[in-house]
Amino acid sequence: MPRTAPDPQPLPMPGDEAIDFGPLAGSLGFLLRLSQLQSFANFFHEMDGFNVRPGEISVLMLMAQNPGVRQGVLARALHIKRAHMTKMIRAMETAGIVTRTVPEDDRRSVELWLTDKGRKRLMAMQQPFLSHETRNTTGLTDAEEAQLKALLRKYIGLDSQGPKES
Amino acid sequence: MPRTAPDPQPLPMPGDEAIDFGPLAGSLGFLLRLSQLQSFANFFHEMDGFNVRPGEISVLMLMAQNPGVRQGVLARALHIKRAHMTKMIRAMETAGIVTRTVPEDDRRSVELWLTDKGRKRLMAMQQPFLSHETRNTTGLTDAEEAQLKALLRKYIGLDSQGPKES
DNA sequence: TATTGTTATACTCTATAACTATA
DNA sequence: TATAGTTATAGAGTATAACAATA
Repeated sequence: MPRTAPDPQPLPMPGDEAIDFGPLAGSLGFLLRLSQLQSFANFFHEMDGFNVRPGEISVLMLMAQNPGVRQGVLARALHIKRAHMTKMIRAMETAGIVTRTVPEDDRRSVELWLTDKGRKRLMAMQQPFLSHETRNTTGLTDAEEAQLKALLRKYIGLDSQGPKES
Repeated sequence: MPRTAPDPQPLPMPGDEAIDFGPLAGSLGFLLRLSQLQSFANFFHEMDGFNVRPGEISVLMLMAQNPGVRQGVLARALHIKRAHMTKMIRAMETAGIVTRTVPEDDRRSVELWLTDKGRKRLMAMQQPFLSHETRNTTGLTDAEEAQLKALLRKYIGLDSQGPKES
């Protein structure tokens, strides 16, 4: 059976029984965990039919943005273990959406390139992916969502990517 | 070997090679994923020696806050599958930190209660857990962290717990 | 019929170590 | 010696379905 996407899941409990989260509601880790579950549920709902997982689309996007990126650099950037990255890339190679080359200056490493097929697949997915990202399935306003992203970027030290107003 | 906690991992890449995250840096799902990894790394660093996982401490805290909570309610609140919750609770029962009772009004269900041992374990863990949550290992100010939590609570619809100013 | 908890199975992701080939 | 990628293995976490007891 081809993976049925779960319903968008409003996440507030069914009328059943209430529960008191207590100090847990103030735990950043707990909030991040539930938020990621919410976000992934939205992802699978929006990307249903593409048979894609969050990990794959992030790899595709980084390969598109950084042609010839080395496999280990990609793994570190996404916090995917090298052993796992090997399997992911191998599967993509088999699927014909990525090619691997060995550079002259360091013949231990592997450079990754999207094929035309890979680029097409990414182009087809990126639109619903980005729309899923911006469409407010929850109660956040656009400003709140932007602020949330900015805070998360700062939390993980990713502000070097942020827009600058020099 | 007793599980060595990883170093706090500053998360900004080692001086190695830079990578352009492109539109991925604007993806809420991606930011949430990296943020959770960061948060969990902090968790394991801070809780090293307690041999506790994020899932267990959240279960302990909710059982303490909601004595006699039914197992299924707990599972739904934490988005843990019932099958998985069964295994977790069984392990805790074996460890002597939780007892299970069958209520009269619905003999299908199971009510959960922390034992004294469970309460002690939670008390011992809660202090470093909450300090890990508030200690700013990253660049967020206290105000920013509070705002981040508020936005996440709104994102997942958990504001019913929030303070109200009637 | 539906629900609660249980059991069993499988799959994904992760963690670790050992191995090679290069450096 | 150290590093990049690979291979193999084991373990968590998760998803699913089938089942018994109860509603």
